[in-house]
Amino acid sequence: MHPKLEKMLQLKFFSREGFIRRKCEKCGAYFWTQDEKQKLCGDAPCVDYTFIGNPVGKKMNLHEMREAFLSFFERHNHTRLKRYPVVARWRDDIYLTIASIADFQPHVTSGEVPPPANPLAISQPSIRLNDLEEVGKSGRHLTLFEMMGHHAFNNDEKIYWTEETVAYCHEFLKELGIDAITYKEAEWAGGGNAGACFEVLSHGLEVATLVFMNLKEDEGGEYEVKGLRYSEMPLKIVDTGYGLERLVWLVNGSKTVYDAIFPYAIEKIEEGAKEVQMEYIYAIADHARCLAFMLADGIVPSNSGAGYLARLIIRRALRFMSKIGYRDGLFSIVNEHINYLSKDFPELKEESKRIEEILEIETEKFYSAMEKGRAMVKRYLEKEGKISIEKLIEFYDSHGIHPEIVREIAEIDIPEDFESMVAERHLKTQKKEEKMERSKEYNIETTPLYYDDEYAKQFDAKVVHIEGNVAILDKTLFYPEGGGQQSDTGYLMQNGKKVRVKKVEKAGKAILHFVDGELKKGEVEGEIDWGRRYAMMRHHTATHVINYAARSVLGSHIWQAGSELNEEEARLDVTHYKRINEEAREIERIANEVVRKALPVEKTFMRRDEAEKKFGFRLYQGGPPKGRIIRVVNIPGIDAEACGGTHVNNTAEIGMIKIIGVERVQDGVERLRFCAGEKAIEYMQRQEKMLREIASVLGVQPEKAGEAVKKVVEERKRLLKEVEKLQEKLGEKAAEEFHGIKIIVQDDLMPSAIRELTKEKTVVISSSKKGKSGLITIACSKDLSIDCSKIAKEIGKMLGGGGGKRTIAQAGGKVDRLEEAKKKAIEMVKKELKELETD
RNA sequence: GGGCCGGUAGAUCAGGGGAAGAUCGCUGCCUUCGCAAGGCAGAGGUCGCGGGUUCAAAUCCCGCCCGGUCCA
Repeated sequence: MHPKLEKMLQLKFFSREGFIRRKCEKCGAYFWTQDEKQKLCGDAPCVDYTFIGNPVGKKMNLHEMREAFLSFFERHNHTRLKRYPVVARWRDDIYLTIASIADFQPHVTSGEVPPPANPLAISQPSIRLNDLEEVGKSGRHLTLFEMMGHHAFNNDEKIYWTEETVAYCHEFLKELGIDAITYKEAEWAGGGNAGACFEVLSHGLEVATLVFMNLKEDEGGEYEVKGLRYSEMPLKIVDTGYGLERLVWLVNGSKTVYDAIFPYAIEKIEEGAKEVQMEYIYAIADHARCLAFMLADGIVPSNSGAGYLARLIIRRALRFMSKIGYRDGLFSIVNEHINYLSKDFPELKEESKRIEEILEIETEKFYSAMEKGRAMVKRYLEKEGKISIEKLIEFYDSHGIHPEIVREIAEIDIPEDFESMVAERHLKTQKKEEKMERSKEYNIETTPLYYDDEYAKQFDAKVVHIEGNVAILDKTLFYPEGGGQQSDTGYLMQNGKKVRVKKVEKAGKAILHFVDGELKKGEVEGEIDWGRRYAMMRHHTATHVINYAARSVLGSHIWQAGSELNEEEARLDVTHYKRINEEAREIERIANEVVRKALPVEKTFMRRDEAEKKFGFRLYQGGPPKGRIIRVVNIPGIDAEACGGTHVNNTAEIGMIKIIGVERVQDGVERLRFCAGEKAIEYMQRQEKMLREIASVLGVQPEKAGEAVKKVVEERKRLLKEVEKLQEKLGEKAAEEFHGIKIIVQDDLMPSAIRELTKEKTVVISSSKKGKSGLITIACSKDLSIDCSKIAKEIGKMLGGGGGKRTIAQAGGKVDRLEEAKKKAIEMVKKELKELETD
């Protein structure tokens, strides 16, 4: 450890309280203890748990412990904060909230944005899937745990630092009656920050980590922590994490953490299980609790993205459930958690109906995948006889068939390092990429004018930089591509010369105009294509309205998963767990209601924390923007989003919204395509025209078109059958008796007719022309020992090529010798038949 | 966001350049007092869509669409 960091940990508090500093005889770590006889650091693996069977301190459950923590810090001037969602909507680097400090990264910890309160205390449900395989097995790993933290952000104002932090911690633990507390010195790093820390241990269990975060990542920094370089930052952050479940475990002294925190769920699973295997029961109980939060916070299971993590947990739980033969559905267990936790997290209960539906759908998907998988393995086994390791990996990787499922069917050995073998398969393919074009950085700042007045069409500016066909101005009205909105087009005028602007892009703080023609540095006038811009403004505001409408029809789990809009149409991808069909009409109806209400569209620049306070994380539909100040587009009472796009001033300007299609982008993500205003009218007119054209071809009223098409298709089918039958009859008539065998020479026979005709003692020769190429088919019934393929090959030489099977063969090629070839084929057939007879 | 696998009858799938198949289900008949089962007969397919290669493509190549799955 860097000496400066180490020095930070030598506290007056320790000398005052009679602690002594020791070096662990096993691992060499320094630690502080009040026990003169203590020789080991008190952490695993140096010492064992000593509290199992010997509970420490006051017995409490989850609720009591959480309350004890939060009220203790409230008493000590901290503000109590509500939990944040387990889906980290405000971050683009992680899907899930992994710690209490994650709530305040990156903008609070960087100093850009003030914390919501200072100091503060929170109990943050956090999800970590790193040690997924250990859950249930180890007795201590959980997918979801609550990290209780008291945080202080010392900037200009000093709140508190090392001394107070440890004193608070010690006093709190003492109040719980927890003894034998050891403070182990260590380093901590994560999320671009680092610092020194204490691991707080009692009876072999780490119950908290007290981090003093005063470093930020910096390539040239003087500190090195866990392989990366850091330098000091002005902000000093107290980042503490107390494991709620760990503390409850410690004061209960049960065999595992699971027994301490959700005995009700374990009991329920045990009751419903055919075979009691605690490892699986624990894992199911854990996964179910994790799912309650994930699904309540709006994760929609999917085959990619954050949703995959939910599916992963669901499928593990289902697999374990079938292992122990649990008779009820997964929701029965999730619901136990919801009921137990709703006292502290009432929001879980509000979502329980949807959670149940999602789990039902996911369960069905899982079982159908399993059934398909089993059948596939069985078929493969029957054919190949054995299953190689590669095949085992392929089964899992491509079809989701877990090796344990394969083992139910075939005798196989599952290699120890199966998971890493799967990972390796992915590594091989990943190496190819890594060719990213880096856009050029310019040291120029263009002032955007398009936010000042979104209705401005013309402007004066100066060209400050020219590079090939790219012009950079000092200011511009041209909106650069971004936020799913395409760039403006238009003209730049200089000295009476008009130059077309084809595309506009942002590069750092500069805005690049891609032009057709030459410009010089200096004064320039600009004009944007207003029709295009206005259509996009309507489409952009319509996108927000559609988002609201979808949310009100489908539920609060609806989040934007992407959007794109241009002059002609817009599309919005939203998270939803099943296909959108009929609901699209209702979404369209509600969206148009918002249009008709003629609501104002407010666009304001706000401080990030204030915007979050006012509108919540719903703001971040298109992902979190960067910076301290964000632009909020708010349609009061409808929808508020952080958005940099151009919008109309009133929803009435949208005119109307027409949904023109619903597609599935991936599992769990639905795409709504729509257009607005003039474009919607144009769309409907095109549709109408198409329908009229169809109707006129059919010779019916447009209302009857559907019915008429149905009739036509059915009629076509019937006629085709009729032709086939007629061809058979025709063939029979054209048959020529030759030595007791029927020879049928008839052109343009359908393959099915040929088949019908060659039932017994028959040879069929049929030619057909298709453009420049022709084809002769020679077929005979099975009871003749003619070799049609030989004949086809022979006459094929005249045409182009030929071949086939003994009873059916074809030869084809140029049309001009078709007739000649046909005659030859007939001759050859007759010759063969003669030979047959003489044999 | 990336990799892998797939799309053939109502369902599950085989075939993998030269007549579109199996099993289950469906319809009718036989057998039965009736049902189940069995026997016989039959209906059901733009082989996902669009290009290309070829004398010939469900099959080979390319693009798209749809689905599954694993990983970040």
